[in-house]
Amino acid sequence: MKHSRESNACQNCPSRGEGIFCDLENMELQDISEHKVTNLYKKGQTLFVQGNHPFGLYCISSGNIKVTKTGPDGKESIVRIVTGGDVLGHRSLFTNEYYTATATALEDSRVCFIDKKYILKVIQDKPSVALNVINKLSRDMGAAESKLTSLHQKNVRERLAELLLLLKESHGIDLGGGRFKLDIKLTREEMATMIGTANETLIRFISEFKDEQMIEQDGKTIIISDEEKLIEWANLNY
Amino acid sequence: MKHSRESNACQNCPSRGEGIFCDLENMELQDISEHKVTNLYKKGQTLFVQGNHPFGLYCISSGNIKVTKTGPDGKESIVRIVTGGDVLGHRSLFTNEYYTATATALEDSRVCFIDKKYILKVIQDKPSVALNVINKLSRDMGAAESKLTSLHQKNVRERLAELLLLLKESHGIDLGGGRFKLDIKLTREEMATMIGTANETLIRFISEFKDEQMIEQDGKTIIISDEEKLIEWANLNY
DNA sequence: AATAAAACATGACCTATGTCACCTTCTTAT
DNA sequence: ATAAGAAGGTGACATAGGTCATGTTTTATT
Repeated sequence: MKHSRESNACQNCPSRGEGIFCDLENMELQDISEHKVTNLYKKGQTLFVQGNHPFGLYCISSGNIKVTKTGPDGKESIVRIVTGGDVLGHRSLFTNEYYTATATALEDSRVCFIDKKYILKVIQDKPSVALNVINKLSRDMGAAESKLTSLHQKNVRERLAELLLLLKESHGIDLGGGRFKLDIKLTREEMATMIGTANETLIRFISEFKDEQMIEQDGKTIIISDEEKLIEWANLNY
Repeated sequence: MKHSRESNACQNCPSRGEGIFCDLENMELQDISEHKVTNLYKKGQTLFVQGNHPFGLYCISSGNIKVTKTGPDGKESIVRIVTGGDVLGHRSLFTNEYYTATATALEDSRVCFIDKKYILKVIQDKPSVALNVINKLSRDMGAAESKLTSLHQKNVRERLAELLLLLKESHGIDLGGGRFKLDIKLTREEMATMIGTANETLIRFISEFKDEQMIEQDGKTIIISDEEKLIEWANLNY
C-alpha cells in the first residue's frame, strides 16, 4: 500500500522533468502528490468529452493522448496530440468553459488528475508553475497557428511531409543510419484528420512517399528513411 | 508635460477593464505606467516582423492589429486580429523564440510596450496578472483550434458566414433593427486570408450573401442584416 | 482456428475552388 | 483636378483532392 502510493508520487513521475512542476522541490511535489488521483486509461478510453464540464487538470505521466474536435456533421479532427509531461484540459479549466474538445488515449496511458481549486492555488502560490503553464500554452498556440498557415498555404503532399517531420521530432526513435521510427500508433484515418484531408488521399501520398523511398513501414508503424527529402518536399517556412 | 504623462497612464487606458492588468489597484498600475512606452502606429505600420527578436510585451490601448504569418512562397495568412485590451508578442516572449508572425496596424492604433524583464517580474509578483495571461492565451488557443477544425471540415461559404459572425461578436456595432455594422477595416484580400481562400472566391460569396440579403455594404464596411440566416449558413458546431 | 470487423489500398469520377485574364471603381498622391 | 495604383468584381477554365465503389489485408473476438 505504502509502495503503491510512492510509485504514484510526482517525485517519481517518468515525465517529471518535462512537466509544469519541473522546477518544484521534492517537498512541494509531495504536497501535489497528495492532492491528485492517478488513473490508467486503456487504449481508446476517453478522459473527457466535448461538452463536459471541467473539474480539474489532467497531467500526462505516460502515453499518447489525442485531442479531437467533432464538427457539426460528426466529423472528427485531431487538433493536437499530448504526451508524457504535457497537461490537458487547462484551456477550458482556465476559461471556465465546457470542454471544446474530446481527449482519447491512443494507447494505454497513465494520467493524473488534479482538482481545480487546488491547481489554481498552486498556480497562484508558485510563480514557476504559472510561467510553465504560460510557456506550454504559448508553444501549443504557436503550433496551432503554424498548422493554420499550413492548411491555408500548402497542399496535402506538403502537409503530409510536414506532419511526418513533426512526428519525428516528438515521437521519433533513432534507429541509426539516418532512419527514425515514429513511436506512436495512429491509423491512416487519424493521420488524415491531422492534416485535414480524406483518408484515401492520405493513403495515396503515403504510397507515393514509400515509392520515393522517403519512408518505410514496419507493420503499421512508419519509419522515416530520408529526412532530407522529406524536408524538401515539406516546403517548410524558412 | 505632466498632462501627457498622465494621459498615457494605464489608469486612464480606454481598455483598462479588458486587459491583463484589470485586477490591479491604481498604485500598482502607476508602477506599470512608469515602466512602459506608448507608441502611436499609423495604419499599415508594423509593430514587429516575423523573424525579429522579442524584447518585451505589446499591450493594445486602442486600434485593430492584424497578426500575419508569411509562408515559404511569400503568401500571407491572418492568424488573428487583436484589439484594445489584448496583448501581443507574449507567445514568442515567453517561449524565447523569434517572432513567428508579423503584427501590422489595420488603422491608427495606440500601443504600449513593456520591457521583458519588468513584465516577467510583474507576472511572478502578481498572480492575477499571470492568471489573466493564462486566460487570454487559453482563449486565443481555443479560437485557433476552432479555426483549424473549420478549415478541415467546412467549405468556403460556411467559413465566410462564420467569419462574419465572429467579427460581429468582436467588432459589431448595433444599428438597431437587427442590423450590425462591422467596425473594422479589412480588405477583401485580408478577409480571404482569414478563412484560407482566394480573394476572387471570397468576393463571389460576399456577392452571394448580398443577393441573399444577409449582408449589406456601406462603402467598404459590411453590415450584417440577417444574423439568423448567417448562423444557419455557418453550420456552427453546436 | 475461424469469423467478423476494422483498417488499408486503389481506381473512376466529380466538384469546389483556385488561377488567369480583364474590366471597373475607389483611394491616394502630386 | 488628374493620374496612377490599389482594391473590387466577374467570367472562363483547370485541377487538386473529395467521394464512392470495391477489394485486400490486418486485427480483434469467439
